[in-house]
Amino acid sequence: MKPKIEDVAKVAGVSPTTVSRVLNNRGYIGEKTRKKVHKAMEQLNYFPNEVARSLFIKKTFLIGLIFPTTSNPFYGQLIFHLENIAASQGYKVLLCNSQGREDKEKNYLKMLQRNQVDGIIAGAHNKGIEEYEIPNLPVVGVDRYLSNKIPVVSSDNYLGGKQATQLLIDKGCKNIIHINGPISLETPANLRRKAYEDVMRANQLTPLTYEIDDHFTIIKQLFEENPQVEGIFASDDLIASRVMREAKDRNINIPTDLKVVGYDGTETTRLLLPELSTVQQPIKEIAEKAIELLVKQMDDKDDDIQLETILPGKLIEGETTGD
Amino acid sequence: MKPKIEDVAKVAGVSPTTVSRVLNNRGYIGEKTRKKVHKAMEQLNYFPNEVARSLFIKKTFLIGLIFPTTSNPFYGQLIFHLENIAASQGYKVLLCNSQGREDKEKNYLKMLQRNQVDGIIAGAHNKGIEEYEIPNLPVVGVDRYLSNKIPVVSSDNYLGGKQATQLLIDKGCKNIIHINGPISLETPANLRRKAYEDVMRANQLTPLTYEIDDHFTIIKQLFEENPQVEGIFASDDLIASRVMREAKDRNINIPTDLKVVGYDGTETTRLLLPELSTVQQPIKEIAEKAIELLVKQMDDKDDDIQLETILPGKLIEGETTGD
DNA sequence: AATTATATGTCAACCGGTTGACATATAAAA
DNA sequence: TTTTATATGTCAACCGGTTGACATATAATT
Repeated sequence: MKPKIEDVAKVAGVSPTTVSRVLNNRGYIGEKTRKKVHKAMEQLNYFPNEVARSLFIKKTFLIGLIFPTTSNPFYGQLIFHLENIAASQGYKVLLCNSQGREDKEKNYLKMLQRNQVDGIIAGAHNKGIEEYEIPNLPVVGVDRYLSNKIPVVSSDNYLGGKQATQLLIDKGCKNIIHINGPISLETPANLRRKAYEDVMRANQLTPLTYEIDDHFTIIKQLFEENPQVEGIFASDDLIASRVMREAKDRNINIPTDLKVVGYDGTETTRLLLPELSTVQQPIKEIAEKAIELLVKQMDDKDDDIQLETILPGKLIEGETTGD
Repeated sequence: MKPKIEDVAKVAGVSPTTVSRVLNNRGYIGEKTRKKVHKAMEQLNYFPNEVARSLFIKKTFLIGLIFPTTSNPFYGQLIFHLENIAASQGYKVLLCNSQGREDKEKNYLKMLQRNQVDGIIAGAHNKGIEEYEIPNLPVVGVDRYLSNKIPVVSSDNYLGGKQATQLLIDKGCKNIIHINGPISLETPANLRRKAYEDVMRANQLTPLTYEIDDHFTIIKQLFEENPQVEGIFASDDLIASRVMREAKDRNINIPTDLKVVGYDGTETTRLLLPELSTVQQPIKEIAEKAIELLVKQMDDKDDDIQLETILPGKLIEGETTGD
């Protein structure tokens, strides 16, 4: 019922080989013939079957994206750019939301291999680190170290962490606390914490880091245990937002009594919380670089592929750190 | 180089037909043979080629999702749920961000047909309305009327608009303005405006609606042209956020001088702007229903498919409408 | 006139997996 | 002993499209 090449050939009055020649613009083709074939395709509403074609050419033009969720502003924006750039280069994107679960991540990896994807870009939780080392399959990590053979792209987390901490110090804060995710995750974002600690020590100040859990209850605890806190550097904007909310609930004035800096600076955050000082990640550039590295590996040019790409973010000073 | 069934057969010491029988659990299979085959698959790191299989069984288990962007909180969350539910039922998701562009939307439709997807869920801008009426291809619309033959799922926009407007009236507002997107888009969200207008007239109040553009400049204009405005019902939370920001810049106190209600109530918005009163859409339920309707069509049971599904939202009263 | 280029057709193998029909051998049940 | 069930193998066609080799016919160039 669905038209195939044979059907197009019959309607156009040519051979199936000629239709294939027209489809692929290969060999000699007369203009009259070409027009007849295109007209027949339109008339039949014929679409070449990419499944059959992929089987033969051994290429699917599929890229698998494995990230925790599209529901988070950072990942949502990153995935948007990745899909957009991939599509503009003729690739199709298979979306895999791993929800930070190792079992789902592994299942997605298997699914992507069964579906013969041309490459994978991943920025999800990972424990069993070897799963990503698939022979002859290009992989790029975003904000995650997947293997010492897999290129990774991230923002300059150290510099960002440094800038955020330095801003709070420059604004007069001495009692500064950092909130980050679990350090057990192998992510370049851990450098934000490292930078915070280094800058604090360089200024003869005592670093103190809280590890966030899923329910932000640690924030209440932070305020209870440190009523004298003057500055908070949160390792992402959602955490920063909860900090601000908790502070408001406790009648702590921002920025007079407490200064806050976040991280990510996504479009959504900048729209919903424009007053937040933050380190804005170069999300579009990260996406561009990730696709570039992936395509480079696909083209079998992985001799000179740089393993780590660090792209600079931008410190945005908002009202939450004072004027 | 990549192992195929023949290779697995050789290592296991059986025939390729037996390997296929094991893969598909079809026909008689001895337990010892089954174990030998599985061991060989593991040893060779063999993954069945779903491309070859799809060609034969004429099913790809692919679902195409066409939405404007993953970068928007509502779409990001909706796409997250859609992918999650699809994956749990063995489907794979092809992500298509149309960015509200008709040309991209059409290209994605073609791409999805070429790639033999089993179905499409779309919630994007649409003009050329016939493109979605593809013979024998299940399609479901979310928040978009795609055709009078294609089922659509949405929240109860009318009730939500009614609740939002009524809340502002109940809080004492008489001068209430509504901000919505372009009415030329065929979307059930237009019912939010209809409800606003109906409720205003039912209360002997004069409705006034502003159509948002891409740059929110209309919001400045709204305040300039209506300095006496007391309540604003924005048809999504991002617009509401900008309204609040503009009010703050003009030293208009929320909620004392101006009450604001938004729409969507996504996780991200609730986290970044918890004080906002909003009508929360049942995003997860919308996703569940959309997948259910799509799978129903795939199973060729579209005799009794309901064409319109309206799911109730929930009015959340926050601080932006007073106590 | 001879040679080369253009245009289209025929044929068959291939891409990897599925599957039905039928064959053969062994084991279990009647 | 006969019949039925279990287990595995062989074979080939199919899914839709690609493509090279070669054939035939016509047109253009030398």
